[in-house]
Amino acid sequence: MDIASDGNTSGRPRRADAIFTATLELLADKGYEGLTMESVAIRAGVNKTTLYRWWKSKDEVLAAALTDSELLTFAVPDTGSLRGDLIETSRGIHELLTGTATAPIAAAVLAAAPRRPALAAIGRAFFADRAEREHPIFRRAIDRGELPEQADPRLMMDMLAGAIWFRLFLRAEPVRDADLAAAVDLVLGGAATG
Amino acid sequence: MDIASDGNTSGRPRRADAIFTATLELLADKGYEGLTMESVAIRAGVNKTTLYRWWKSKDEVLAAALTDSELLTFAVPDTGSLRGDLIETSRGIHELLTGTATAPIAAAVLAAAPRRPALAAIGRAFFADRAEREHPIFRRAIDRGELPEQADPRLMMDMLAGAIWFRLFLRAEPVRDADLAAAVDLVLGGAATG
Amino acid sequence: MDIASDGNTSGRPRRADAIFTATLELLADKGYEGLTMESVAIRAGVNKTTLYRWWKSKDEVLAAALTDSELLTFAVPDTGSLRGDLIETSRGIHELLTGTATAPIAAAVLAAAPRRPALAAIGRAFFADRAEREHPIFRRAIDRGELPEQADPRLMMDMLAGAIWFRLFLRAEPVRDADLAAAVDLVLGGAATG
Amino acid sequence: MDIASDGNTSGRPRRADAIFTATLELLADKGYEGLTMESVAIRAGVNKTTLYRWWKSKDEVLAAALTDSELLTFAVPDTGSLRGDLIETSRGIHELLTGTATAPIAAAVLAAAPRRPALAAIGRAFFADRAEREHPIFRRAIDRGELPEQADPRLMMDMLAGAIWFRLFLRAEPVRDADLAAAVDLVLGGAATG
DNA sequence: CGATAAACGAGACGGTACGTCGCGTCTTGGT
DNA sequence: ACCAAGACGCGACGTACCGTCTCGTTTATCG
Repeated sequence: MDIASDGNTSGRPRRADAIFTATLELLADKGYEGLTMESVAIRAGVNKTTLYRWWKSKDEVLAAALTDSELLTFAVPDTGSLRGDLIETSRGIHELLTGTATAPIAAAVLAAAPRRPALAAIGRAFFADRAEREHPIFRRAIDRGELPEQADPRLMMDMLAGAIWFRLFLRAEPVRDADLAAAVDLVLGGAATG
Repeated sequence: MDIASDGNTSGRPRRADAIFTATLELLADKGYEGLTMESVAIRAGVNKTTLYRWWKSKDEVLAAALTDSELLTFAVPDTGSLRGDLIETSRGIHELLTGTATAPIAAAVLAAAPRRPALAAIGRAFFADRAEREHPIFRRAIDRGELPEQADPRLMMDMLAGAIWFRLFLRAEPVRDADLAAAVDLVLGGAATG
Repeated sequence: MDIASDGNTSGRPRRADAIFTATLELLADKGYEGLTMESVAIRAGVNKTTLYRWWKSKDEVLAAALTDSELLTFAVPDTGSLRGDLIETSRGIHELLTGTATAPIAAAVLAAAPRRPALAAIGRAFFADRAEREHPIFRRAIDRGELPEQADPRLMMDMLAGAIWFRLFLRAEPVRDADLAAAVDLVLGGAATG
Repeated sequence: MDIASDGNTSGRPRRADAIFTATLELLADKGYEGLTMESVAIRAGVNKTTLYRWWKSKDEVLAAALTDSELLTFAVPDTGSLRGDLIETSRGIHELLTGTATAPIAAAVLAAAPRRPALAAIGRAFFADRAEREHPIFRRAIDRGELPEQADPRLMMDMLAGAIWFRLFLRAEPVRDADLAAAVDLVLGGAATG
């Protein structure tokens, strides 16, 4: 006498959880290419047809799985100084890009870039959300007088995140805490003399 | 045992040019996914076997095609000031990421990140080469007193390139000249007050 | 317990007519293979479940639709001579096998042969009924002295119907009135000399 | 130094025999509907792709299998009399339609009628070939004076074959030797009195 | 100038996954 | 009592590329 016995009141397949779990596990195990509708269906104990009934493509399944998961959550630091907050935030980004659970996801989403709308949208949504939540960091910094009113937090974050990604994935070099600090210092103090 | 016996002096298939052209055209037309060994073979008027005889995977074909091509060349500016040089360089990067001919390549290479060694290597080589060639920009800046001796050019470039990529592909927003200038100014002057 | 309370007095679904109409239309349009439970349900504005509640298979639906329809009715001729009656009857069979409305039905039913009991039963019933109704033709012929008492009407009809079917469907040749007459003459007069 | 080592000189797949065997066995076992490309491929130890490489549809596979096989061969009798030859021929037809090996084939081919060109063509070819080979029966009968010159052997055979088919598949009744003889007698002597 | 050996064209093949279709079953709620 | 809605498992469809294989044919230098 409950609302539904189908589990399907909410516009998701009955076994959505199994599907999402299977999806993320396979992504972690086999990478984006090894993530096939076929294998997701098998691992989730669900018929392929069911996947296609709900999502058009593997990207959409993956996007749904990510949206549903907690993997892309993060904490917004408050260390008392802008520099500390930015280093902490950079560390979080670094963790996201390298942690065993999240690295394959990040790689897939970042690689999704222009040809895979569903996944790219996930990336955009994630970063838009981040920006929103990171706002207090900059608000506080301005209040403290560490940043001028007209500072551009988004550009600062783009640079930090972009630099970390660049170093990790394009240069294929490790990124250490000192590197994060150097990056933050560059963003804050600039490279130019004087 | 000198020049070889086959006319194939340089360790490349006879119709290498046709293959490389086909590869790059298909990449431009259909994107990385639409670039298949099958289609390259057909378009190049070559048998699939020939492709596999020379390269292990589509990535290797693509890597060879890129290495062979002029598409990834770029000019190193000398405008008289570090700021001008960096803006000009950023503009070059932006062009590379958005130009009709190069955007699909860039997207493919950048997406190649961790799971596609052959392509990622192309990316690394390209950026290592860039760094090498961009060195004079920073040398001159130090000579002019615009940069301190201990400045970290690589980090500066990582930030600029990373920020542009981030804005274009993750935020899916256009990048204008003013944005490039703002980025350069941030790298040079820093965000912090005073 | 007289008329019932549901309008469903006769053991047929409420929208039986719509179902039967849809069934026969689809059969005519798409042929037997194109006739699917799915499409019948949609066209009849009925849920698939309803179909399965009443019939086990598409054959049974089709059988019911045919039984319900007037398509398989026919007139028994009385031309005054056995030859005339048989020619007329053959013409009716020919019409049944080739008419736009009936040909697909006939093809389906005739093809149903051994593996599709429900449909084959329709065929059997139809021909048993025919035999019954055609009886007077032969009765009259015997009375007129055109046929001996011990003639085998069923064999005669099997031959005529079989020959028409054979010519139409196996030889894929048209059957003209002259052919029908020739067939009747052969059945009546035999091929042998003298 | 032979012509080909591929076995594929003759425009047939390497494992054609296995495929044909599998096809006919499955047809016999499961009937026409149970005969799937998938199952043929598995039973023949061949990939589905290979089937589709050579034939467009299951009908074409089946047609090829039948053409290749000996199942549809038959003997032309010569008993010394037309009646004897026709009875013998009818017996052959009956055997074809009821024998364990051939009945499913016959059912499939006969049911193929209008919607399945490939199979229907097999039927037509078979009967055209039959007609050709049965010709001597009638030639001899004319020579013996049993048949007039202008007799229509094809119509006679259509009637005999059609009647047998009709009785077996539409009336679902057995056909005995006496029935065959009666049919032949009807064709030869006619039903009419005098 | 002809032998030789690498490179190549042709194309069949087994294989994995794709995305789709229709089947027949089931549950729930509404009338 | 019926049935509309619709999720689901299932089996098969026909297709696209993959990467491998065998075989006969260039081709172009080297002896």
